Amino acid sequence: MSTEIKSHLIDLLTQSLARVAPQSAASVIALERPKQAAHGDWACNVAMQLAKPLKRNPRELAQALIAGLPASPWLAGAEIAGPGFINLRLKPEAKLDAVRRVLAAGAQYGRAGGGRGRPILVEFVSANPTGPLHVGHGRQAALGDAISALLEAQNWKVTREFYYNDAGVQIDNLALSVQARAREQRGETGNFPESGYHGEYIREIAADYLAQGGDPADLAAVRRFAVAALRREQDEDLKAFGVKFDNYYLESSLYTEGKVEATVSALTASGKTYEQDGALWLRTTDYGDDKDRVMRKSDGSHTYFVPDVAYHVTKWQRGYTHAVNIQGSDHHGTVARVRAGLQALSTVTGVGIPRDYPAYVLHKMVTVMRGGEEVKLSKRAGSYVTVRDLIDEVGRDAVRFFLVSRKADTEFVFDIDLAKSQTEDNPVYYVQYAHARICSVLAQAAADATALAAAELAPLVHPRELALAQRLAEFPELLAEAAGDFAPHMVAFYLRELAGEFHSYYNAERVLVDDKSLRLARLALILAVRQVLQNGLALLGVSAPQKM
RNA sequence: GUGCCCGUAGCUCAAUUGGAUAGAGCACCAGCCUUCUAAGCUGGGGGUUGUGGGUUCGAUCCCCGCCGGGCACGCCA
Repeated sequence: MSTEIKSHLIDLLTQSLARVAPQSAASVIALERPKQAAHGDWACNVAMQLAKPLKRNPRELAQALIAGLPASPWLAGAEIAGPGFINLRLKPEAKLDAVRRVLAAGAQYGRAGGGRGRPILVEFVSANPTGPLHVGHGRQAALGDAISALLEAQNWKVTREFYYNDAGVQIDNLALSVQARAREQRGETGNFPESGYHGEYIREIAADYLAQGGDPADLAAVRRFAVAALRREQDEDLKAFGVKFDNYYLESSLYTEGKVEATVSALTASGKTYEQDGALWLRTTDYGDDKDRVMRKSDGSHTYFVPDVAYHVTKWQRGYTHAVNIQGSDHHGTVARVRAGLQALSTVTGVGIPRDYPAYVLHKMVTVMRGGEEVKLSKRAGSYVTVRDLIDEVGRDAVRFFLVSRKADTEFVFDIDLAKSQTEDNPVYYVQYAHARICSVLAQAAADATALAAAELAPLVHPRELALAQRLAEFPELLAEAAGDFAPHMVAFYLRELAGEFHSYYNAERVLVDDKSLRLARLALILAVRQVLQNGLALLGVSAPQKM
């Protein structure tokens, strides 16, 4: 394994360090991959870090460490460089070993066991059932699904959950909006609410409601109908996007099951609450919030913050000692509140919820551009662009790939023209094209996969071939890091680079050469590249087409 | 005004968590298809990392102050 090679190298350095500087033998030695090929395959900065405590010159120390390295079948050489880096160079066999490992592991290649099968709850989208999903939800769906897949690849037992806000005033608003449209369609006065929902879809729902014999005066029935209709619509949006949830948690159930009241009682018992101006407040400032928060309004109803806390208590109680929430950064204010609420409860129940529970990934807004102009409207939703609009126009693969291709905390400019382009450059097609090209070559070679897995790799001597093998070796490390940082964009960038190196190689060298052993070795290499492209694209929810 | 986030090539973005000469793609210029898919490849120019200090062997990264942008500051969600 590359991790075995890496730990092997660390072991060599550790042994050397024990001889050279016994007093620092316990130091942790880290290896990193240098940016420049001239700096070898692995680099170590331990000499610079220990120079000060040992009061030795870093270059001199590095030289001593190199001299003290035991012999190794993998290591081709070690050099001192720059201010005191130790650059390690691997033998070709050590690099090519990655190809064999990829072919042996197949779809499992890159997976690791860091999660140890522990449960983790990933909450995302969590849209109100008041309209079709917008592009912000799309970013969240793409991020959440990819993060979930990354965690699964590290052996976490992931539950994808959608928190359904079906209890608040926004639902009342929805019901009133639909009711007004229904009345209008009957030629009556609608009394459309001040802060109602104006989208065309409201009229459609009203018409459907009337068509199946609904009575506009029955607000509860209108409400049920509208919520069901929008829930169905959002499900279809998600289905079109290829995102599946394991569980939908209904906010309304927190009320019907008494969990909201229970949370209020528990918080009151915590001694962290007080009455003021006829309302019940929680001293969230004791836990880092910038002001205290109202739990129960003077009219007796609760603020949304209480069911939010109650909901997160259920996450913990359901056994999810790890949880990630993916949310728009416009909701960042809730982070401190929810955590404060959980901490206050923790003091009562003694359950010991960690201070940083749950973890958050906050993403910024998405701006959609077409022809250099910002697109703000959709036909059905009116005031915003829907995920469906985007999928219909540029395709699911492009939308998913694009939306995870940037760090979550940067504002996102979604260029429709770029996403649609099939003749210019488009990162999605670039990666998929590499996959399709390999499929084509393999089909012509009619090669047997098991034979290739056993192929002799020694004929692979070109720098491009060794570089490709090295790139494949990095994949497991990359996935572990991307999962740890909840950062699927790293996978997108990796795939872009891997595809780029493959395309270069493809143009420079012919795979189907007459020399049989070379041909087999090259087929094995590109088969391994194809496998990693597939594995990576699968994590992002993007297809890997055989033909393009 | 207060809090959080962001600021990197003309544009869109990376940068191995403090490492070596800050990298890709687009756009621009010049080349490559009678050989495995040209949705591809090769080469070229392009930077005071918003700015001023500080911390140290070393800062795009950490600390402080400014400038600019976004979001949030409700007994709304």
